[in-house]
Amino acid sequence: MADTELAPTRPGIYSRGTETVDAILKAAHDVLIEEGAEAFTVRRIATECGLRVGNVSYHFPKKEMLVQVLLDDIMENYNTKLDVNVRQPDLSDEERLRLVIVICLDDICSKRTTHLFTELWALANHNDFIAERVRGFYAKVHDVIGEYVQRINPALSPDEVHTLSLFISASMEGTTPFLGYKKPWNDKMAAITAISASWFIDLVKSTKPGDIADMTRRSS
Amino acid sequence: MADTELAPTRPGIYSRGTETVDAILKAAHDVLIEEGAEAFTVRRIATECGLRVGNVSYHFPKKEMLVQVLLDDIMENYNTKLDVNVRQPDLSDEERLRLVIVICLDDICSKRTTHLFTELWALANHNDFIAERVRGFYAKVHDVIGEYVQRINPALSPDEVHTLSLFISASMEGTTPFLGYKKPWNDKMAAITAISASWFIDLVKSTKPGDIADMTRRSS
DNA sequence: GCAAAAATAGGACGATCATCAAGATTTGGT
DNA sequence: ACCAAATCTTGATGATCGTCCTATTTTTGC
Repeated sequence: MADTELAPTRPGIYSRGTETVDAILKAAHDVLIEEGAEAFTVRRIATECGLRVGNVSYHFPKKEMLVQVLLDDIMENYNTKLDVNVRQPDLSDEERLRLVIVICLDDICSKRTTHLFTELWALANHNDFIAERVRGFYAKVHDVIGEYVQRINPALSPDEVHTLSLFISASMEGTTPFLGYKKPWNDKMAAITAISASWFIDLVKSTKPGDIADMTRRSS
Repeated sequence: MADTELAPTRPGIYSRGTETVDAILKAAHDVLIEEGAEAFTVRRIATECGLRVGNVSYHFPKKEMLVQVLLDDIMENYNTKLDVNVRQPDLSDEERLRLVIVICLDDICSKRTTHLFTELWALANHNDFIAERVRGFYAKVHDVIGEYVQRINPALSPDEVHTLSLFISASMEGTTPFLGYKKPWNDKMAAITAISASWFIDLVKSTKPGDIADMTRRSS
């Protein structure tokens, strides 16, 4: 198991308890997205789900526990959603990569993702637990993208596949603060999505083994 | 003047006062970057610059004033740095665009920028003043990029130039949470920078008028 | 049904927050 | 040198934070 360091376990033994824990987690999730990390207090969360402060403190004796359980919940949710949406049959590898790109950019436009990930990126600066979970999530995203990159262009080395996946993923995530939910250039997201789907696939197809190393060497 | 809404003025009349205000702003800047928005308290800032809480409160009666003056300071600083670095003589438009890309990605790797902008993106979710200043800053970045895009490919319409600039800028900013200062894939920044400089310029040169509209129409 | 365990209510704790008020000190113009 | 204004110290304000403690109520195992 290797749970030596981090093993936030979900409290709640009786059914009433687990229901309450669910309510607390949902409330915490909503407060974080609707009002931001600043408003993310035990009291605000308790109010949000109609509980008393002491009761929330009973289920999560330390606030950090709540943060960790919540984050695990959220990340697991994103991972399964990604899996479910991508594993469509009857699609070519190219169509699958296009689908991943469209799904990611579409998701970025949701209020949930726009707010959540900007908060997480900031929190990750000074919270190792959050940093590690965010890293793990994106590692999985890169793997999913990399799987199709490799199939579309089998000549590429694993390292080249990873670099390309990283580049595509970072480029997409970068739209969050500009073209995300209610962001200044949100109206341009359709065009950016179309460009991304088309150009990233072109990039994957046209990159030849050694290209990245050549470019890196030349520009250093 | 139309200063009805936002006109944060820098306090401090006597030279001693201005020095103190400078010290407060520097301390506030450092606290935000080194310890994040969570630690951004008047008390912490006062300690950082060896002042008493009441004195900081004297110069900035409301914390929001401090935030606004600080942010204006920071954004002005970034804008002038961008101008100074880009306005190099004896360079072709293509070399200038390459320079902007390299400068931006290099800057993203600094602790200051990596931490600062992730914090600002999060704060912008629920603080209109910050959201507006961040928007204004990136609008300027897009203009700088757009100027060279237009010159490299004069056939493109202003809207196409803007979309391309937005795409390039967003792609670069997206590297912040992944390849920025002490981020998980920071060691890949050299390769990503090389890819970006080369690929974005290729895109600008190869895009034909109508291409973006065609792709957008086809994918809707 | 009954005892034990779990869940909840309600209040209190000390710590820290932004802000303020009043007095002491320093500064700049004259 | 003097005075008013600017600056700084000091202490206190009420609000809010996370956490804890003790009853009280609800649920579960038997």
